Amino acid sequence: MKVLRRNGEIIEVNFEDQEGKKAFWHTSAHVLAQAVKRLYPETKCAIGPAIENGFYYDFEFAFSFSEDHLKEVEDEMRRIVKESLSLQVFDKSKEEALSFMAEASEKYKIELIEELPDSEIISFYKQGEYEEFCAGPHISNVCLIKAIKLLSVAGAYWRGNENNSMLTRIYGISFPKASQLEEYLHMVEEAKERDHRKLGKELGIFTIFDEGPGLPVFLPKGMVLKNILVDYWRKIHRRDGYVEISTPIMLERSLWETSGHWDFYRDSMYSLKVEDEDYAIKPMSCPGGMLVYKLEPRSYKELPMRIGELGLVHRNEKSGALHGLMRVRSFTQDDAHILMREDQVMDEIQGVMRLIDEVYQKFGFSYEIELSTRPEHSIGSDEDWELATVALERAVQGMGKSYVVNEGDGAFYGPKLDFHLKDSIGRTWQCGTIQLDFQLPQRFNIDYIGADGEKHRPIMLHRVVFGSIERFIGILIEHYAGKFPSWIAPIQVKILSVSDKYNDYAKQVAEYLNEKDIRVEVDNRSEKLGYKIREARMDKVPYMIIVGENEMNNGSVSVRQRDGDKDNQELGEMKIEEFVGRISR
RNA sequence: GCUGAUGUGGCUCAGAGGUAGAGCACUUCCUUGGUAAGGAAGGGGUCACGGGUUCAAUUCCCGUCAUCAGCUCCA
Repeated sequence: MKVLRRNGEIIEVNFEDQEGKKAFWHTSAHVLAQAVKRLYPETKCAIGPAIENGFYYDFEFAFSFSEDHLKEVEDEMRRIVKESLSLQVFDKSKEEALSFMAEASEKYKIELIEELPDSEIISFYKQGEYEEFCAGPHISNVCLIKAIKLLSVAGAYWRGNENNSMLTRIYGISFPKASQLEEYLHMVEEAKERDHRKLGKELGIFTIFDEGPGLPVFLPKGMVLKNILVDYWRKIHRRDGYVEISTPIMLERSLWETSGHWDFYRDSMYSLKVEDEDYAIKPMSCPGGMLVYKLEPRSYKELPMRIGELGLVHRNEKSGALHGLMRVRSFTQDDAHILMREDQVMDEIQGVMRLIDEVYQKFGFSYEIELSTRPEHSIGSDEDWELATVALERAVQGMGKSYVVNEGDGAFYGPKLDFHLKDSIGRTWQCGTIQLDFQLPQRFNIDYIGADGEKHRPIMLHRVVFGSIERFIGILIEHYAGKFPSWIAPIQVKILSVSDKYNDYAKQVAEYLNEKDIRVEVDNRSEKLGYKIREARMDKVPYMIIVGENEMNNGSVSVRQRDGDKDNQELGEMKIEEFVGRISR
């Protein structure tokens, strides 16, 4: 595949290469724009880049463009491809570029060009009658695009700013071979099967009522899962020297004014007035932690003090942002606040990083780290921010982890390290976070007595490992496609009786397993074995025990194991004690 | 919040300007069956909600709510 660079150079690349894919999809975006201009000449073009999977183009249509129009555009794109137009690149001066776009009355292009320095030489790419200013690179001929699919239509703000007008974005994907498109679409279908909203419903894990958008409801099986995660969390935190507290879900508004939340986030806070007293429901748990710290004078010897809290917080997220368990208005943060001396900062950050790594590895997650720096709306001195940011940076570097910097995305009180996990279709979600905070200790005026007998201000670290238990469960469901490892599976064993005659024996087996703390369910309906097996498999239960004539006479059980993603595996007949030994917990 | 789409029994979905259908699930009966669906009968829906057009609206129009995709936002 040949790629035409901005300087006129032609190089040979593969579609699979980064540059190849990018050029291929970028050219596809141009073909999309060309098709749109042919069909609807009065349309204004904005931008159309290649993205991770495919491409998009933003347009301003003179009419309301909907998904029904996609077919028409797609067909026009195919016609263009058949014309085998080759791509050409040439330069224009800024003045020439502006007058070209003025003639075409492309106001968005003009806006972009006007921002370039006057002396800038502007490259244009052209295929057939379609010409646009573009840095490239592009593939050499549109005929290389053998398979095209326009995927969706969505709104997008011009330049990503919600104060600007909303454009119509068309998403698409294309490939050099038809088979690759089929493969891709198949993959997307498979990913949809893993969607935690679908599986969460099918597996009885959670639901969300129409009466409470964004307020998830845990069903019995989901509650089991949540409690297992909480037990695990408590175990590793106890080991790492954390204590646990629980603070009220709402406190007087004045507290949130002190903490700064009221100033910064009141729009996202639920508040209420009862008998002339103003309250606010907590959007996070930190102030509670501060108040607990403040209860008594603290000595430097007590530090670091690691105060954990599984806090149920509420945030009034915008309706359009809600998404299953991933983005909700009510969730449980596995929060902890570490109050520490300056000389303890590095150890504490790295300690939390190790804890997060341990937990994510246990579930087999790969994750990405982001360092988020000072946002526009924030509190505190530049020096404090600098100090905190550098401390986080050094800590990650010291751990030998790679990270990307996310400029201006920090919390209002401090910079943070975010740990992102991917869902089934590759969207990333922030789960763990470590945030350094010099501000809240100041605002709440907390201190400790140092070795010198003087008062010192501790530094605070906010951190979560799961992030939100709800979101984490959502990720878990998608990661395992609902086939949870046995230790977190809500039901670990399903006992299936071959017929009613063996129901009593099935019950005996269940009681035995129950005593061994194994989560078990009995299916003693008058259905055929095949039917029961089918249902147990759809429930994605890790182990099935089948009991009939043979098992009852031998005091044994026949076991089937769900084996990861693979088809299930028969383990055969064995003594029940042997089974207990084999089940992984 | 914004743009577009969607909303029909518990679930998945079909349907049409003349007051609704399938499969699965559920109930009952027959069957007591050994590794992914045994058979038969039956019950269940104010077609999201509120207006409007019409002789007639679940179907067409408007609004509201919720959901989905994306954008914006995300302490």
